[in-house]
Amino acid sequence: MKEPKRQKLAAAGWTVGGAADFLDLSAPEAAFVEVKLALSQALRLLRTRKRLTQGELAGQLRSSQSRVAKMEAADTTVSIDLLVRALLHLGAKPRDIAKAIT
Amino acid sequence: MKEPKRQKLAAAGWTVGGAADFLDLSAPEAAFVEVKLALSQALRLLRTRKRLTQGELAGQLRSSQSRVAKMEAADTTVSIDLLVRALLHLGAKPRDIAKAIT
DNA sequence: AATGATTATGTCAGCTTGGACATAACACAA
DNA sequence: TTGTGTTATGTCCAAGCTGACATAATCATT
Repeated sequence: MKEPKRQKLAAAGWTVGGAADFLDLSAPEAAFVEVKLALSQALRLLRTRKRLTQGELAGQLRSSQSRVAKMEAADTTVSIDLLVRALLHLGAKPRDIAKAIT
Repeated sequence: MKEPKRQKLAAAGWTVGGAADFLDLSAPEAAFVEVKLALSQALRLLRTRKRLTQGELAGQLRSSQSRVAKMEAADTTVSIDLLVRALLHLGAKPRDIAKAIT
């Protein structure tokens, strides 16, 4: 977002922009959450396409429903490793992971 | 690899194939190490292109030379999170990460 | 070969993440 | 509304990861 527009909206009492602006992240950190968000969204998409509940997927992953929920919410306690593993277990190929990130 | 060929080579005393064959990994696990290896290689490439030593990079990342060495070796104690963070700190964009994985 | 620079490997205390559980919140049909 | 299925959130502690250090191994230059 261009700065003038941001100031205008900020003046109206809004905090504008993505997670980077709000949490005041450095560029690399912002890119990191961007990647994580992309993967979490890909996971939810793949799961719902297969018409699985979070609980069912958790069973396949030998994990728990609550953790799957956190994966899809890109919770801070969830690593990219876990997201990648989950995607691969759902049949995604490395190429699909790459596609999701792009 | 096709099984006949593998048997032939195995008979000659060789252990043939990638990490998956050797460590007897499931398909998702094999794909996981594949992704990790791709990222570790991308890291070394990016670092050497910038003519940085492992120690210098470690300084920028507030880590240690030994850990950077492990990152580039795709050591089991290194997470994909750490690799991604390192790449992003070196200026890689999410798109570059995707490219490396593909 | 000897020196200096860089990279590799082993270990460990401390921090982070994972699975599990409980429970709340939501969606939607009866 | 009440019930049923699904998803979200908070907490615990065990398992896994991280930075740091020591030291070994490589490599390049002389």
